Amino acid sequence: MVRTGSARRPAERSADTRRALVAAACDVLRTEGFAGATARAIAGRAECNQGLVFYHFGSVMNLLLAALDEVSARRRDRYEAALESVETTSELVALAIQVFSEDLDSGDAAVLVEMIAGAASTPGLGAAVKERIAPWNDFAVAALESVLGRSPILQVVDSAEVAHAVVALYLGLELLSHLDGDRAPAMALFSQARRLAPIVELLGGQLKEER
Amino acid sequence: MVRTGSARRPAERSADTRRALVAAACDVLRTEGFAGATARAIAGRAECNQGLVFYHFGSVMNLLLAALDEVSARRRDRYEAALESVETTSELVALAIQVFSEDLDSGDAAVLVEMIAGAASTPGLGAAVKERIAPWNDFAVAALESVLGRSPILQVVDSAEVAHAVVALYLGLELLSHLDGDRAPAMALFSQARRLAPIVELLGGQLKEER
DNA sequence: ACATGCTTTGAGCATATGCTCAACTTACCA
DNA sequence: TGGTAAGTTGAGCATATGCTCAAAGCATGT
Repeated sequence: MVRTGSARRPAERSADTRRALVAAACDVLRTEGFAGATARAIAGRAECNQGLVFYHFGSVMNLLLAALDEVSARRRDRYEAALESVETTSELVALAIQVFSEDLDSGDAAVLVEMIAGAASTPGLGAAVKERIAPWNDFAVAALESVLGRSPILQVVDSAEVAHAVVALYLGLELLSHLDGDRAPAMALFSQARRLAPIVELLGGQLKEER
Repeated sequence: MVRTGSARRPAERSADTRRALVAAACDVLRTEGFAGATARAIAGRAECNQGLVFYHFGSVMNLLLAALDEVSARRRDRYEAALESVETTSELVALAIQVFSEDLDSGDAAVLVEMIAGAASTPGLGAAVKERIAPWNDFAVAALESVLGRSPILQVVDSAEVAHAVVALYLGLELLSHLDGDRAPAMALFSQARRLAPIVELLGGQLKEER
């Protein structure tokens, strides 16, 4: 026999609940924060029993890490798809704005911030979160170097440090937007970044002439 | 009678306990995070009874807000004292580096980050935190405008938005340093900022000539 | 139809937390 | 010296949380 057709097979049910729990974990992390991300709260939002958290993930912490993995994977896909078409600083800024807007809308940035902030209260979680953040930072470095790779601006600043600052700015904007309740300040900043992009390119030429 | 001399009077004992609890709250927020800032944990670090939290502050949340007030006041004092001597962009950058270093060392920045991140899990805490953050942002605006007030760079960017970004960068760096365990990346960024400061001043002139 | 192996359920246990309260200590004053 | 008020203590209550477990539900192979 191949398939019944009407009812879902065990493997599909299992996968569905896992997906629902991970999505609910992201949702609760965004709206209730790390301290509010309990097994019962997550299961309630996924509309399933709280015991399933432990059956499928073993512990609440593992579920939260799975949610972080999901967010990281989604971000990596976005970055990889968009990064190939970037060549100038203006294009890079426009890309960063677009990706960050998507991250804000989807709540992925909030998941990251809450996990980092909450890592302090759970021993061992800090290291786990850290290694899941590393590729993220690597992408920021790659994005910067793909644009600034041959620019004289790299003789003044270090791309790894700038990438670190970009990630920090990203997290800080999310943190503040979470407090303000709306994303207007971040959006206003984006329009400024757009205006500043050609100036940075100009700055590259400026530095070259000075040397 | 004026004073016994050897033993502490009730008012002094009360003030001492309040101070100890507030300091312990900052300490616990920094090392254990918002989720770990419980009445027993804070009282334990202050080496006093947990009931004193509720006798002196009424609730854990009020104690955490008092800790946030303490941190905000300490920051305001640092800023006000240092801001008067600032006139150039380089001096402003040097001042920001100094103040931020102090905030990192004292753990004040961590207190702020944890309170913002934790505000999501407690209804009503968000608004209380927000109004305690506002003066902070105002200071960033004032610092920027005291330097850029007559610079042509303000014709391209808005000082309020730049201040918002500066605060976001500040919070994000603290968040990342909390994860990394050391403050080396932030410090390395500071040296870059120092190198970039004269370039920003140069940029001001550049923009002026272009107009 | 029946047995088998996943998946799901809800009750339940040990522990932790916010907060209360009556009893105790301490400094002050008449 | 005794009384009063402020400050402190530890037990205790109601609730919430992480996690376990025996029982039930369900799709599948024979």
